[in-house]
Amino acid sequence: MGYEFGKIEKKWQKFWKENKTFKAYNKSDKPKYYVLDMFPYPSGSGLHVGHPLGYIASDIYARYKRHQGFNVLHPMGFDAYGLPAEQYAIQTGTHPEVTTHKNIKQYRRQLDQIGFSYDWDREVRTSDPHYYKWTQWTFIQLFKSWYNKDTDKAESIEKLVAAFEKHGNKNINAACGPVEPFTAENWNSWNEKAQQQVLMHYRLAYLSDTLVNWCPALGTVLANDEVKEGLSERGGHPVEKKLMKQWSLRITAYARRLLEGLEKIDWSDNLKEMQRNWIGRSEGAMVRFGLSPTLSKGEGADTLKEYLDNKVFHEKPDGEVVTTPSTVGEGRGGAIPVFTTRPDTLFGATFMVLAPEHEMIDRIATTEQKEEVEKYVARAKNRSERERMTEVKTVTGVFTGAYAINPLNGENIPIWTADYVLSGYGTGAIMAVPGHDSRDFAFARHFHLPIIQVVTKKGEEPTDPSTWDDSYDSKEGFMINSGFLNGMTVTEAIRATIDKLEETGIGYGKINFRLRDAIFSRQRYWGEPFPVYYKNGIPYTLDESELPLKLPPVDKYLPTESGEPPLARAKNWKTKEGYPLETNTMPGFAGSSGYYLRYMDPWNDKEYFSKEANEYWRDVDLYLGGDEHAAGHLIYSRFWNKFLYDLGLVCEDEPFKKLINQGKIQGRSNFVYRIQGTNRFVSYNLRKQYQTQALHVDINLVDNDVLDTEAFKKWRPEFKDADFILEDGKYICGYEVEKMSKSKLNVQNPDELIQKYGADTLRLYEMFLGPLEQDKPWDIKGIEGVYRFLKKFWRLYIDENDKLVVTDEKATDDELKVLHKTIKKVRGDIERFSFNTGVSAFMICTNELSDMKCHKREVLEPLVVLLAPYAPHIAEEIWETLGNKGGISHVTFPEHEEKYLIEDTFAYPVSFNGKTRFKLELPADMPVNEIEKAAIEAGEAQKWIEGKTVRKVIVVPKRIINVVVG
RNA sequence: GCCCGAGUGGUGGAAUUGGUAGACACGUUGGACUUAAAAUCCAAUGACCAUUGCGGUCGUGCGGGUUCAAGUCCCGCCUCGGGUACCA
Repeated sequence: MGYEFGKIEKKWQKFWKENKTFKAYNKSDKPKYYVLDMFPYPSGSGLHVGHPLGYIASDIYARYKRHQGFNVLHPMGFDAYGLPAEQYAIQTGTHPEVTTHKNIKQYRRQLDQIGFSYDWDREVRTSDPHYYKWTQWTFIQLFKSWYNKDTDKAESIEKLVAAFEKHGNKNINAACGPVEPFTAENWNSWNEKAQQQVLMHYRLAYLSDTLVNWCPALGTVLANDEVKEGLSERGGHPVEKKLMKQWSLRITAYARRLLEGLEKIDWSDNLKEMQRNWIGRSEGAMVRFGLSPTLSKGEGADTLKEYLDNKVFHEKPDGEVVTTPSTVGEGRGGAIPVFTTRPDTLFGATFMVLAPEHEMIDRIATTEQKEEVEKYVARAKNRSERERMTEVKTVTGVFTGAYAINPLNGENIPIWTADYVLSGYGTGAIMAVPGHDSRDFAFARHFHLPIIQVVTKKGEEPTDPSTWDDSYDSKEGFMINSGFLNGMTVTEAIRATIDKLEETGIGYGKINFRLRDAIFSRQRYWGEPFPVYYKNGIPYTLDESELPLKLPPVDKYLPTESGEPPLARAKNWKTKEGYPLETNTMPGFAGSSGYYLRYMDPWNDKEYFSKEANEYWRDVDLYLGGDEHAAGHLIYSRFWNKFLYDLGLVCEDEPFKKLINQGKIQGRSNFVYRIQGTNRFVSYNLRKQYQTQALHVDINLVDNDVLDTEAFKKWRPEFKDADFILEDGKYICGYEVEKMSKSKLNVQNPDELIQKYGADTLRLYEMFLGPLEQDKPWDIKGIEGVYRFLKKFWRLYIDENDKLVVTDEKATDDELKVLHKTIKKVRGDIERFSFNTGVSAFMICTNELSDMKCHKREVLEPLVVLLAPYAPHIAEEIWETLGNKGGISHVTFPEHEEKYLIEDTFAYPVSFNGKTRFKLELPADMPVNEIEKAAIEAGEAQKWIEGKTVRKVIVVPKRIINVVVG
């Protein structure tokens, strides 16, 4: 009989379910531990072997923590909203909910057979009204909140209104959009609509005009991904940038806290670095460049003053409101604000560049330049940011005809527009310092604009910029050609310039963030409806008692003919008072931003989660998921959590204490080589002799790169009569490592492997494949090895007649040493998430105990507990066979005892000039000077010392001896 | 382009703090057991040179450097993977 994994695994999965072995209790005397997996999107193709990689690792850890006496919360759920189900609905008319349900069922079945220790009673699904009620609820709270920079937290909008009624916005220091200063009298005199418009600039969830990729032919907005060279990926239709009213979340208000929060969480350095870059803090200055009155004759120039009065930045990050008269810069048209990280180089600013999207371009462009500018803008606008950033080699741009005044030296500098300046960063306008910025340098060279050197390194003479190949590195050095800054260091000059700017009202020091507010509207069907209705065109949120606002049925999942989102097709999509409801839906990250909180108290229909539940579980102790979420989900959830923290709903301001990113499992594709124009296939190593075409072949028809030719013929009708040119009687396939995907026929479904080897083997093998955090190709070849290991492990306990062979005989020191060495190693490996080396430690241990023919309970009983987190089914079965009752899951994890591991000797590798030559066994506690002596006097040493002088002997106790000769 | 990561035998990988490179496993080859197969067990297996034995040289993507000692640290490259804000 032997090891019957099929029977064992079913038996114990049933046992766990019936006994609620993995139930997490919201009240417990045990310490809590929260292990979370990033929940999956249930795709139609089911689970492939890449998905469970992280789940297995976290399951091992969760089980390990249970063995240590923790009350472990280890939940699972589904990120159920997503585009694939919607696409499928568009194509087939099947409601995405139907598809999603079906897929979840499939996922659940597949997850269950791997033996995860989830508490399924806590499952959440983002598309379930019981769940998304709280997503909508959070949105309402965001809508009703603003960010007070003085208290540094979100506060209720009612308090803000009360302040406006008393004092206007004079004393309000908020993270907000562009608002003019106003008084209490102003505020009280405005009607509802005007007041709401002002409030919108303060709300944390707000409506504003946002540029989107609009595809008129598809009637929809596209992701940057879906746009290739200005055309839609699907269908190749033209795509244009269009302003659209969209909901956004004011995540930028939290930029500083999101950045500083990284200091106190245990995430990998690279991931934190990615988030830091994403948030993108930079220190610098906001500088206002006046328009030259004599040289700027754009048609719209006269209307600029009014425009700028509203747009010019009034706030300073440290809270002080700077009232800058918009006449600064002397131009009749006011000024263009520019953010620069290098205000010290202002004297080197020889031109200005505006992003093609910049709102002022068509106003300042002169009549002569207008046509050219418009042409350029039209073209540049429709290129994606990605393209614009990538193609740095081709310099393009157009002169607008207008001039700005360099505020420090009064020089007129030309204003250009070029697509290397992006509208989304800073103010969408830059002062170009070609002497010290390589992109500006390339631009100036190309268009023959002046280049001035304003920084020179210590001890270097300034040189003629016309002789340069690139801009001059100016991170440090001294200022030259810079008026009052001359002779200062870069650091001094930055400070002095900012002081000057603030003194004269030309500008001010500013900390800028690259982070943008999160656009929260999607023109899709399959997402959470916004709890928002419109009255006289003004958005209001529904009363909380009306939640959840359920997703309505529609006749088609497409936008309407007039380009409105699919929800506009819903009948009676209005409130009971008759006001129209919002037709956009929320994006994918809405539901995933707070799901970890709902797991704490998923049955609560009065609250998101109870205070008690939150105070018990607090935060996620270990979070596992892919690093592709580094800049998306992991920022949004941190923001979501901080907001709820400000409201006093959650007690920890960082949600994920420790985070591990598992690598991706790549596919390993196999290829057959068809001789062109025939139905003959030539084996891999002979293919060069023919003109061949490589075709993907289903990896299920291939074993160890050898093709099953008969199965191949039956695979597809077109190959029925295929014939083969073999090598050594076999057809060898080629292979390549690629993404695991259906189209490449390299998807490995775990079901078949579980059928053949069992879940415990699959679990061990996925861990054995390599380090958790690293990407690695899937290769079926090694699975036999771990399967053999489990069978061998089984035989330590049970013989071929299914009889227990474990004895109560006293274990020897050597046997105990093997056990305790393994305990130490396995524990250490789990603690540092090195599961691959953990598996190999079990293999080594099993090999050694087999060689010793050890069948002693004293060794084997602790050993099976040690294995339980990795291979829980076999461990349960053996544990029971050993005579134990009640399951293994909560049995105390063994601890090693140092006394069994002490060695009296150490075999020193002796090297000469760094090359290892022989080994020398010496007492472990031998003093260093004696070791040196022993090494030089050793018989084997003479050969290497002969004719040379021993210059030095380096001894690292219990490591190495190195003799330096020469 | 920018940001992050990775490159070690035929293959997946090990080497935890600068200290014996290749643990463990796959594959391959040879052998034992068997009528045979499966299963199991034993041995060899980085490359090259030498081979009667002792052995020797090279070797962790490439080029430099630091050090008694570098897969590991530093500088400069190359290749591949991920992210780049509406895929999840």
